[in-house]
Amino acid sequence: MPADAKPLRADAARNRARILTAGAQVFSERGPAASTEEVANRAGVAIGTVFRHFPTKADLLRAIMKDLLDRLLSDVDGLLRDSAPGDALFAFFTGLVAHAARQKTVVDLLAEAGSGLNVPDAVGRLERSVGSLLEEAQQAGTVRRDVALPEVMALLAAVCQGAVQGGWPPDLQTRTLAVVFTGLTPR
Amino acid sequence: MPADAKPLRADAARNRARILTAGAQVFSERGPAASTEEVANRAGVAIGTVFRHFPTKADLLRAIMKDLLDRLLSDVDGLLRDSAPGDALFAFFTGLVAHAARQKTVVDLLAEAGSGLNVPDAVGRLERSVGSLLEEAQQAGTVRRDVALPEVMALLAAVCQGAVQGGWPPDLQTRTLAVVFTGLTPR
DNA sequence: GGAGAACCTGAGTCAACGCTCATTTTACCG
DNA sequence: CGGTAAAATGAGCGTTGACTCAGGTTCTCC
Repeated sequence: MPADAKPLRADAARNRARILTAGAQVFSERGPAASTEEVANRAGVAIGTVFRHFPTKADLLRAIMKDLLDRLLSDVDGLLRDSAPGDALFAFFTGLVAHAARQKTVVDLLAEAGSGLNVPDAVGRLERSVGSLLEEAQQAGTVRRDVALPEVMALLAAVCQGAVQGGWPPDLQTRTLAVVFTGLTPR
Repeated sequence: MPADAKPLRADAARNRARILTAGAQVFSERGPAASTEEVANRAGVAIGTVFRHFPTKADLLRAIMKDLLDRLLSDVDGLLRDSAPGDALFAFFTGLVAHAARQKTVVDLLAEAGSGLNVPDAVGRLERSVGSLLEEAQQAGTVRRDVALPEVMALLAAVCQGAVQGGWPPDLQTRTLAVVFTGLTPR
């Protein structure tokens, strides 16, 4: 990893940031099919500027998702530090679903294969983090020992997907998660 | 419901059927973004013919989904008749997920809101059918009494979504469903 | 078998979108 | 300041995909 090759000019850095946040908004609302021009408009720059920073629409999406991923991973760290031992996994799960219900981009991240992009090792990094949450929960006796990482990741992705596409209201989110959590808890 | 207004000419009926099955294939493989022209090619007709039968791409998608829905509902009837009492819900659940993993269209049906179409009362009809499965399962003591229809529908949609987007292999499907079923079963 | 309506065909229209590039503007350094 | 390279601009290109329509083909019914 070459530490960010060249320092950007002041205006360039500002515009890059604007494009990134505008893109996060637009793609969250309209899905990944939203046009690059709309991102440019919302960012208050010309289309050419967007393409100068991200030569391809896919590059733009990748960059946005990488930001999102970094934020999620630091959430996991915070949760491991702050939650009651064993509850961190459930807290992360709940938080991610609530977040996804408003930020479609989360779903695209989890569905990487579907979206055709590939954020460098996104699933790998997320998997490792969720893995540590799972392990901690199992050691604390909050989660059954015979469930493994793949199905936890699968459920995470599935429930986020569902929450987004179906526009679940908060109470449906909690009721659905209750079933899943019951399924994960030892009897 | 005006009983199919006018009888189609022989060739028209044949082409309509061809377009419908070709469309089901194409949209299953490539997703709803696949081009209408590809459907026409696979059906062996000209584009104009597709648009004569379905004035809009959305109309075509709706028609395909209605077909699919009808088949699913008759599956439910069969299951209610043939399965061990109380197991029909689980059987339908498992079958639908396996089906979805190969037929993306199932997902679009469940995600109706997301796809922007609306098959006439699709969710309503499916909900009523799954509702009877649920009620039967609860009466048989196979499913907890404090879970309600909305979260069951939500889980159904979510797991199907996940299975499609993530391309879950069969064993991951069963392991994931195991967690969900445990969550639904009384302790 | 023949008239006429229903149907099929496929080149073509139009709009949307990803992306380019010649020109102009702006930040930075001495 | 003035010079220069980095950055921004936005009209425009090429492509793709939904949809149309004038003209040819096929079914149907007497």
